[in-house]
Amino acid sequence: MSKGQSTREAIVARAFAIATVAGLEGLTIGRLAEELELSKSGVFAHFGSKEGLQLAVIEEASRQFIEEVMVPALRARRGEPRVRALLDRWMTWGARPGGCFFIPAISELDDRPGATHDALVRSQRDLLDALATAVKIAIEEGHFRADLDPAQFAFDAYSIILGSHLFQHFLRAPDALARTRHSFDALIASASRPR
Amino acid sequence: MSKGQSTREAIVARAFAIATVAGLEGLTIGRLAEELELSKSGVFAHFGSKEGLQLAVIEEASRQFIEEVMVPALRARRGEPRVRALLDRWMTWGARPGGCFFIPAISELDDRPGATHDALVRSQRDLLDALATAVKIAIEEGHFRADLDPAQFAFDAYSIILGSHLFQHFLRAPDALARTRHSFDALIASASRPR
DNA sequence: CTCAAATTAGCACGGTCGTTCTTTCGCGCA
DNA sequence: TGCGCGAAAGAACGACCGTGCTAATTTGAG
Repeated sequence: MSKGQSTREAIVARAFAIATVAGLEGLTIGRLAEELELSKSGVFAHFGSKEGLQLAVIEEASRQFIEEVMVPALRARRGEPRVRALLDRWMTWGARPGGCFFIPAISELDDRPGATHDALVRSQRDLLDALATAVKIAIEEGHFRADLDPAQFAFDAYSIILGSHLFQHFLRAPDALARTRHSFDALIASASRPR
Repeated sequence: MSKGQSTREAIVARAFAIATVAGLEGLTIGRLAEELELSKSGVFAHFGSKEGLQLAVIEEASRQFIEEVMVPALRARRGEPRVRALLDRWMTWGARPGGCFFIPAISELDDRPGATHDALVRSQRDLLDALATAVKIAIEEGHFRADLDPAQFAFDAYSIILGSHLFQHFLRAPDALARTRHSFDALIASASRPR
């Protein structure tokens, strides 16, 4: 790997760490350069623009999310166990220090169109689709009710994750994770075939 | 009312409108002055600091929320109807153009301590308490299960609101409101006494 | 070892931010 | 009518932002 590639990776890694706690707007090139002991222009040259940097960070975040949440979940058995693994890993992801990278980023870019916004939307749509697919498989396997709407399930699960993030990081509620688990259990129970 | 009071009110009203679409950080004194055709220092003098302005905006947002959501809901009959009215009005509040003021503000200030953060936390705790109280009344009235946890209900309801906001404003999903209503109905159904 | 190419530093620019200080304005009261 | 005082304007500040441009340095291939 060339020198440029390796420093670029170091920059992106640090940028992701900063953006996780300070948001995408709080991530500035000057601060990034200072923490890495590089010059501003040295950092800047790797991305060509602030937007380029942001896109690289989003890409990195998606990569890490797939690695830490999606891939392990796919190793679980098809059907309900995989859905449960997905929700579990997702919850763990959001419980890391600084919380979930995506949730504050989404709020920041809510109504600001652009490539950054689009990249973020795409990543979250993909996530929702993956979840809905896992639910669909659980229906096929007979674990979940046949009349269950996978998209509605994904909406509900995402909502709970958002609530979990709010209670943990904003309200600092000590029972946040317990409430999250409770809601997930209720969601899966209501989706399961009546016995 | 003195001249200073009335212009201050005008400033706060405009500031709230800006912050609703641009966030608390996107609300700058310069922009505010320009839109109101005032000088920066003229605006500034009313609040003494940026933080003072932000606090005034949060106060205004809380005032409007109480007026448009809480007060009307309190006019509904005690018990389940009041809970339902609260959720309904809350959903409507978030469906206004620009969406809910609080949700992006919360993300911005997630991990940035200060008076602004505290004021926002207080407002949302109050909201959750009010909702939990309404649920408790519904239990007393016999509408909801006796073993229902009001705080858990509040957590779930807030989660759905967050999901609703995400689907509406970020993903621009046309079925966002329908999904929200569906989730609210399911939540109330699961809270209701089995017949 | 050489030399071109890739990479990083240094510096400056225009712009916006929050904030301070001084000056001017205009309304209500004497 | 004139005065006093709150309200607003105006100019300036230091800091930081993203972004060009050029020069120095480092890297890796021949």
